[in-house]
Amino acid sequence: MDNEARKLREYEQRLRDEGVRITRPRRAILQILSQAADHPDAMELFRRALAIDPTISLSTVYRTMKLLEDKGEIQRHAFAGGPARFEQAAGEHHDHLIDIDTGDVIEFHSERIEQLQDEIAHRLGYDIVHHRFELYGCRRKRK
Amino acid sequence: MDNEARKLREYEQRLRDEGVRITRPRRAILQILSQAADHPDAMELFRRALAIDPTISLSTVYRTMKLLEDKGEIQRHAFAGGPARFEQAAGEHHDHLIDIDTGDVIEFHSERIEQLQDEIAHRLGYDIVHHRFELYGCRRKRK
DNA sequence: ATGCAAATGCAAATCGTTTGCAACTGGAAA
DNA sequence: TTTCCAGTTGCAAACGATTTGCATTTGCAT
Repeated sequence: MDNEARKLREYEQRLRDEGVRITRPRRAILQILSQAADHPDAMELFRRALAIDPTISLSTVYRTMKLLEDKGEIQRHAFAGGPARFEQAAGEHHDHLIDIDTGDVIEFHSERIEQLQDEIAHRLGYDIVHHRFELYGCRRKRK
Repeated sequence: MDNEARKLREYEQRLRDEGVRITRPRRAILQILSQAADHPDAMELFRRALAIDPTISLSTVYRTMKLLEDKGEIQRHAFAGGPARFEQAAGEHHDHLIDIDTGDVIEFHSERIEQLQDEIAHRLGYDIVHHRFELYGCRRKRK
């Protein structure tokens, strides 16, 4: 089964429906996103995109990521001390654990934490618009 | 009681003990920090410092904040979409709620959340080095 | 007082990201 | 299927936050 090709077609369809033009560079980026399992930054996306469309420019990568973010197709994360990194928006909410040594990102979700957030915000008299919850750590050494 | 003057003297003493030279610009910045109740960024610190020492430069502000961070006297926070903001390290650990409309920072602490973090990291096989937990919201409108 | 490593101000460099602009291109309409 | 033009592109220059090189001062131990 070609899951990635399906994803790509769905991306294009949803965007077309919103009146977004599917251009050559955009198709290249959508293709990359539909096969990405990690959290690449703009430069990495640019590198991967060059392999598909050698005429693409870094500014177009940035412009396209902005567009996709606005359309809700991707999420942008600004982890500590590095460039923004992106991931497909599909899937339910999760937070991130960043491996300090490798830069790897592990996703996790805790309903308890979500509840606590709401509780805290409510107690302080605020409505949460969004939050950032990131753990930075290293793989526990076996003892 | 002159709490701020005392804080200033303590800052200087601790730094001297670590072999740090107390220069004019550094004294100005320490003075500002000891009276700051908010979370100013470098430019704001620079502005306030100019009032005390009109010859101070922005690079010295940055260099001093780096120094103070290394010495554990202050903490640096990179809230979403803005310059780094600083606060005195004194006091126990807390997280932040950022008022989206005003930029105000409210501090809070939840032992439950700290526990949950450790639990999650442990389950994923990681040791937490540090974390970032920020709520972004706006004041709840009275209904 | 003296000496010198450490700290400073300035300007230029850096990094990630955005923008102005002239040239190009989807894709709707004819 | 060709025409058309607003939307999109690549490029280079601009950007904001922060860092750095360097020649000049300045703490502060002697």
